[in-house]
Amino acid sequence: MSEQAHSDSGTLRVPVQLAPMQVPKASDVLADDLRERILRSEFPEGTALPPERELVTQTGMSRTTVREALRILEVQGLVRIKTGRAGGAFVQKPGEESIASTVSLLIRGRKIRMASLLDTREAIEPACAQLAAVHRQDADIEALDRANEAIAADGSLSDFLQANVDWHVAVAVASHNELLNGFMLALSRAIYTSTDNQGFVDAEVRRTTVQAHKSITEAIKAQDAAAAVRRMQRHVHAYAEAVKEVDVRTSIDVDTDTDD
Amino acid sequence: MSEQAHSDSGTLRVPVQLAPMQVPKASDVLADDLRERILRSEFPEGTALPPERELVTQTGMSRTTVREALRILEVQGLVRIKTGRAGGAFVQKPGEESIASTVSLLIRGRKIRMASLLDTREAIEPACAQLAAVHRQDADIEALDRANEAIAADGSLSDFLQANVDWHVAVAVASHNELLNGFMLALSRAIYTSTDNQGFVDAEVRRTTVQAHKSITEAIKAQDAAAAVRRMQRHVHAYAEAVKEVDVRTSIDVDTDTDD
DNA sequence: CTGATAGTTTAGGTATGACCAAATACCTCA
DNA sequence: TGAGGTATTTGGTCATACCTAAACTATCAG
Repeated sequence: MSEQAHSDSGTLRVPVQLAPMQVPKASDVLADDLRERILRSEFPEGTALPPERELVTQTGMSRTTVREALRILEVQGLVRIKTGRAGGAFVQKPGEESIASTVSLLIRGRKIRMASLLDTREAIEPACAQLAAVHRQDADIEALDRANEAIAADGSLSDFLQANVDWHVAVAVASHNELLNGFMLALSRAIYTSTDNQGFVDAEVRRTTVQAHKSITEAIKAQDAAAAVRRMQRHVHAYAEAVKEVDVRTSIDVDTDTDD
Repeated sequence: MSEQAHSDSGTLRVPVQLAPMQVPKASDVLADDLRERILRSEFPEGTALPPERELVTQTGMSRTTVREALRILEVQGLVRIKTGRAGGAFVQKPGEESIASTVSLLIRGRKIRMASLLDTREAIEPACAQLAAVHRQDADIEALDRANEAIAADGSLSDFLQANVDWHVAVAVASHNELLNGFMLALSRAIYTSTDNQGFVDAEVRRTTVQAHKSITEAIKAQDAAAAVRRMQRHVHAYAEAVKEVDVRTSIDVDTDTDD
């Protein structure tokens, strides 16, 4: 009672205590709702959400708001928006793509060094090889062999690098672990785009790479998990060492230039 | 010449060949441009982009379009938008958060099984421990010790699980590898939210966990990378086995119920 | 009957303009 | 000088109109 206040007009004022509250944005509310429903598989993949104008009448929100909500879901990879008649927002499951692009942003935004990328790959890829040896299907083996042939072919440097990425991604796919798959896709791309400047890929390196890939593929084919892990470890470690070596050489070159 | 057509009015028609061209959306164009500039560090972190109405005059686009572009960047974690005077779109580097949320979407959207999550953790976390042993700072050790104390405290189940997550995340942080850190943050959360239903965490499990964490922390503290890897491998593998065991028990229980 | 062509319809994309709400800056007055 | 009210800036929402893309449809020539 001692805390109660009275107005002059005699109205009884009860001291209401309110926590600071956050008013969510309307578009976020709608986006959250739709996201939740999509993730609950309330709409099967491929079905179209109601058209924007329909959502407007259903929700009582403005078209601007509805559109922002849909844009959010689109960026998050939960819907794909098509224009034109029979267009609309089509539900889709987020794929490895979305992880890969997010990781790319992180790598570029944080200026993550090549050494860290290689560390991460050394951490993840042997595990991919192990799981691949356990879970590999016939189709996976074919993909690996195909990538190996492309690598062995005497193509341009960028052809080689692309085929190299394909093989590594194929290993991740063969693991049949979608998370590792997404991680490796992101990593491979980042390493790929950071590598094409570094000219340490000579004929010798290519020969060694082909050899290593073949022996790892064999282990996966034979479902020899232990060997797959060991060989992959050696392979990616050797690659990392080679890159570091080039870095050192480049630094020295730069220093020499400066001394001139 | 043989392919040229003539109109009756005498106009010369040259058979122009055009490739199918894609007209990008205006909002994407603006978003791409701003994203590129942000990633190039053209705007230092924390600076505000011009206000929406200013961007409208600068770009000649409508405010709707400008806002959609900003919304895209916001979802991608490249800007943080604040309302009110002195508000606006503030440039920020994408953090582990953005990876974690993307991974969460993938996990939920694809209904990835607990077993896969645990596989992935078995792949990544030993590597985190290894790098942590190499790169750990004093502050990291303190964080680990603090998380350990919270785990040892006799709290509720959810307290225990939360402290458990904190410790694992602390290991990832101690690795000072932002990518692994992001991956582990995402994984830990996913495993955490999938675990709180499973009631296999009894006093015995908690005691074992505390013990394992302590010994791993010791190895990291002593910068004994090999021991850190080995112990972490055993720890997460044991945890995975325990979960699988519970799964089997649960299945049997269900079957038994059905037999009733 | 067929096939190209020109409408028609549906859906998203963009442009304006107005007003609301939040957060800060600023100014006034005790 | 400090507390409190006011003004201003900036994002959030709404309403409306019109443009553009894509698919369906009707139509007309051959």
